[in-house]
Amino acid sequence: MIVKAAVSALPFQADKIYDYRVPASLEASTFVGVRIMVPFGRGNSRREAIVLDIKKFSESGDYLKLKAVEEVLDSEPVIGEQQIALAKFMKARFYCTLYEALKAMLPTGVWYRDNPKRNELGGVESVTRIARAKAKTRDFASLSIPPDNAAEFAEHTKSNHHREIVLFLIRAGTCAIDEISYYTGAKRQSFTALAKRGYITIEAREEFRRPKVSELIGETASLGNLTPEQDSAYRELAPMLTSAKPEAALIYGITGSGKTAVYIKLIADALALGRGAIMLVPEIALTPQMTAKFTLRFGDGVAVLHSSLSVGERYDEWRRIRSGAANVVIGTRSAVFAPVRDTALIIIDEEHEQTYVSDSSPRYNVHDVAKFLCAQSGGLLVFGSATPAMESMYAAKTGRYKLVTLRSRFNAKPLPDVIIADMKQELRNGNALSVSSRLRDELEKNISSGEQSILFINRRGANTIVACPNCGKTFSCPSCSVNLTYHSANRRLMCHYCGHSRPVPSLCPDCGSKLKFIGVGTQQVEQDIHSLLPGAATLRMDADTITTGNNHEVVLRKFEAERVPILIGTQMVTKGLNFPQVTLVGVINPDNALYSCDFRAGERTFALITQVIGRAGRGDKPGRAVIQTFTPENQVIRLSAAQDYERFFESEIGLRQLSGNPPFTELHRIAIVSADQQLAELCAETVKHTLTDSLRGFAGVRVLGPTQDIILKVNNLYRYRVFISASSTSAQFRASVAAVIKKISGSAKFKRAAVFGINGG
DNA sequence: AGCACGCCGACT
DNA sequence: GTCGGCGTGCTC
Repeated sequence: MIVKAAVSALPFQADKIYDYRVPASLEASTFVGVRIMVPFGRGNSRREAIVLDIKKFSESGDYLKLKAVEEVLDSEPVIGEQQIALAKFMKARFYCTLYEALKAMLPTGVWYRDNPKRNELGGVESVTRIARAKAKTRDFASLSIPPDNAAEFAEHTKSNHHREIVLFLIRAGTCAIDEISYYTGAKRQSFTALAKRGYITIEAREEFRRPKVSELIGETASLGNLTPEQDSAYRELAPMLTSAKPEAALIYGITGSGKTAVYIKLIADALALGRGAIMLVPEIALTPQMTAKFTLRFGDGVAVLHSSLSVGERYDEWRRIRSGAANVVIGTRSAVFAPVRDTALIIIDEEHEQTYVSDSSPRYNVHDVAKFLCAQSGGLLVFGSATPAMESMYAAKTGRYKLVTLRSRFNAKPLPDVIIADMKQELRNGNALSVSSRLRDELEKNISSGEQSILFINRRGANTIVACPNCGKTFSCPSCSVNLTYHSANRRLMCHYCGHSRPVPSLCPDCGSKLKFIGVGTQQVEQDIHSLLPGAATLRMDADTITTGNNHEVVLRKFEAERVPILIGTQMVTKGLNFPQVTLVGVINPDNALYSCDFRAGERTFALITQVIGRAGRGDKPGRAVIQTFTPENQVIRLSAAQDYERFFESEIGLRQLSGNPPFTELHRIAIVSADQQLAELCAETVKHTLTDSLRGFAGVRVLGPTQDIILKVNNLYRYRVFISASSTSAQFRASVAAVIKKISGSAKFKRAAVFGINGG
């Protein structure tokens, strides 16, 4: 017997499927999808591998030349056939190794930790593997004799405990031992004695640790009937569930239009077909309401997967899904890999969110993975957003996705009135604070009427730096080409890229002047509010105030319960909150998102402002929003203030077409990294030329660059990039790109440089 | 990547 | 002579 296996810890250029011989002693325990230990390389180092395929005989005939599998690690497969196909797809699409792709599909709980046993001299004697998470079991007892006989036994036995246990079991049937003990006071030994004498049987059953699902906060659960509009959306989508071919749809529904109600109805249909569903959300910690709604509707059939679960909880949820006990999964990015038995439906809520693209290896994006999975299982793929990604809306408008629109807000609430505050004018009027006079006035109105307000600060690209106003000194990271940013939690200057930190000097080390803190942070805004509106109570929600003991929910509950007038927060206040008393939102600084050099900047800013505005006026009272900007004439600002996605889309899609950006082209990025800047530059040039040469045969391909990365140096590594823009890509195209990466990163000349491909630019 | 092999210079 | 520097090439 021969296995074809994906071997761990391989660089991209050495990654392929390796063959191993299975010794007769292991044949019976070797299955597709189990993990094995194999010798690898000249030194035969022991590596973990995953069996992808089993062959009876050698194809080439040199069976005995193959190295042998040393050990089988799993008693049953941890990876299914469909996941193996997915891993192959991911390797081709995302330029990752097979093993990386497979590993991303498994919860950490299934992995092992090596536990070396050492002798007196400290040498390693043997290594035992310890599972990261173990299945939790609970002992259950049941009668092993007919109830009549049991009743007779209970009458005659002299032991009170024995009698009570047996009577309990006659009434209750099978029951957990600790529960029977609780009611009868019987000890473990009574059960063992009864089992030994053949009256009862004790059986260990697996128990699953379940993550806690919070109660619904804010808006009460609205699981009732669909509005006519929701119902017609549902009716358009429902037939696609049973269609023979895989289909995709985009629900474009303005904030507050109740997309969740439509999702729930579709999921119920998928379950009625005896199939499963996966529902993906950008960040589950911020949407406890969604999880609560799902649990309320589908009970234990729901599994929840996200990063803040413990290893054990995650492992158990994964096992519940794999066993078929749970067939609705709600979770973040990696939940797309959940081993749902027969997926009829994958929903990607807030599909435009960046969190659906993994930024570390394997660099997959959920849209592509979900498309592949739905194509395989004949499932329906549903994207939902109030501000769809340009790619998604373009696909919908050109007929590749079915477009379903929800135009009215739930309970016919009007969209908030939007006020644009011109910050240039504020400066001219002598107001240099982070809060405009217009926003101040609106806040004051809200405070006096007892209504609540939320202020949003865009932290992305707006970090506080420390500078000397006299000599201009700033503090930069010794290993990266960035300024250090100030963190109030530890009162240190920190590098976001490598983690380097240093204390803030009290005075400028060069000229002795007093240092100035530059940049808008939540604290700055809070201070400005207190000077403009003395005595106004505020609550901050940002990375500094959110800790393990004081999580989002604690802060939000406080905001709601104590009716704190003003909540000041970063990105985390923009998502999914429904507080009826919030009638005013302020967007402090949307501009810095707009003027980054990314071609998606406009799209992101539009989505961000729309999200924030949507938080206002969810209750009975109408809402207002104030957008502060230095460029009130900017098209993106104006269209987002008008909440006019359609016009934004039309103008943005025109730009994309002119500039040759997605969705009109597909973008691939090749990253080149080296500690030696000249080598990195040379390598990047070589990548560019080799790509230009080998992609010559493909039409509509441009190789762009090389350019320095936005942050040139991170952790003392210099970073360059080459872009490929292609009007369409094929398997051969991707294979050619992969071949160039392999060739260059495998060459001796560029041994000290790393080259890797990233799909999607 | 991680390891061994091999071909050079500096040392007992 | 031979120890170990790193450049080279392969991994079932």
